[in-house]
Amino acid sequence: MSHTSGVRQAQKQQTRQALLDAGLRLLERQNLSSLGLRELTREVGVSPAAFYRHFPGMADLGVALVGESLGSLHAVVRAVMAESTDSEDIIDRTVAIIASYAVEQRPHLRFIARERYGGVQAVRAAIAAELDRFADEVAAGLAAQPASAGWRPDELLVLAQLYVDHMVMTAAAFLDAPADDPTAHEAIVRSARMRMRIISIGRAHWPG
Amino acid sequence: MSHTSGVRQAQKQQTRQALLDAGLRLLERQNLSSLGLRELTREVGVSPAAFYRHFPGMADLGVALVGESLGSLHAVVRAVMAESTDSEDIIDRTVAIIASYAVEQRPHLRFIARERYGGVQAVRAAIAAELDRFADEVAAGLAAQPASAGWRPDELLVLAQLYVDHMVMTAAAFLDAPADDPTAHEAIVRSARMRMRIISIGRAHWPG
DNA sequence: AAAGTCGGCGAACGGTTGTTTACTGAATGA
DNA sequence: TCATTCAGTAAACAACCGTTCGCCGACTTT
Repeated sequence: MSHTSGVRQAQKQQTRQALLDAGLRLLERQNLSSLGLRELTREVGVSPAAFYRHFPGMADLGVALVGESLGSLHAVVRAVMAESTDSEDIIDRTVAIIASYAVEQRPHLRFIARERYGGVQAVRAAIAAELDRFADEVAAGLAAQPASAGWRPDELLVLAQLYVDHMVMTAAAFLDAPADDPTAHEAIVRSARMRMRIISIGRAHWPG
Repeated sequence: MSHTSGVRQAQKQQTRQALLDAGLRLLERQNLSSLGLRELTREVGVSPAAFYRHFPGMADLGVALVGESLGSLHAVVRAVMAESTDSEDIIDRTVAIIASYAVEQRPHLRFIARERYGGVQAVRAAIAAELDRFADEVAAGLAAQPASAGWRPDELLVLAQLYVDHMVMTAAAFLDAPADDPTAHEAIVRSARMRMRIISIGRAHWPG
């Protein structure tokens, strides 16, 4: 039986994390497919060969970054969906969360936006799978609301996907704006709220 | 005074186009920032140095591809907006056009999706500018409709951006699906129509 | 204390990259 | 017809790439 947290494991985990951190830093300005292995190890301060002790290849580093970026969001999504007050409130809260995420986790979100349709198949697949899980969770949350009476499950899923896509789009909009421009920031918040409201109204009056 | 269409010019234009075509072909499987200059000229069958007779650098090739991909769409958008029959009809027609574009212009759309948040600043800016123009055109079209009575211009623009973003998302969904799978194709068409309908209903009942 | 594990290193490998240079030869304009 | 323009070429440049190899030395197990 092996210890899972010896000095050995901890040190290995540490340089693995250093590789991920440095990767995220470098990926703010370039694509995963153009990120060089030597470039990355140089940034961390280890030899090129050391990389292979942690990842078989760059694509795997990318997949690990997807998990790091999106994994922690599932709990947040579920929490927001659970506290179902009126829809106006839920819109404000959702937009606020996306906004704060776009500020605090900027590099992570940038990475996701950039690689969602990027050149690395495995990473694209990982992101798509993660977003599908989000859609499922949102659909489950919607199903629990009274407003969903009369909706078929597949219709609810389409609506959930619409919400998820809209969240991603909003996050991407924050990334386009300069990080320290409160005016642009506020403008995005306002238009995001209006868009969500339009969708909510459409939902309430469905099917016309 | 120089002729604009001598044999000279025509031949130059021809290899320029060959570079663009080969670029688009290679970019189906990779990012612009990882596309090598030599790789490209090898594909075309010219010497590496020849590239510089047509483009200062790869970024400029990318910007030219943006124009080629999105330029021809403006006329289409305007045409659809102009023939404003009932909204159900306009939804069907819009989705159909996106679907046909996704089939016929697959590489172009893939390029746009991939580079919209890609690693090359100039290309990102070119795509953003083009999409903003689309939003302006859609907003102008919406303003001409009776249903837009009582909408402020900035509200109309938000709505137009929502439509444009939705078109882009739908196009991207087609790219995710295999090119020759009619079932998946039809599923995307159906959900795209439903999403557009939700937005239209929300618009009709705005502001609640 | 001895034996084993294993993360990190330095060196070397063949191959590719972007860019510049001086050039050739066909289309061009006087 | 003759001089000029200029798209495309071949060659050379230094720099960089991903990957493999054997080795070392600190941690871990026995």
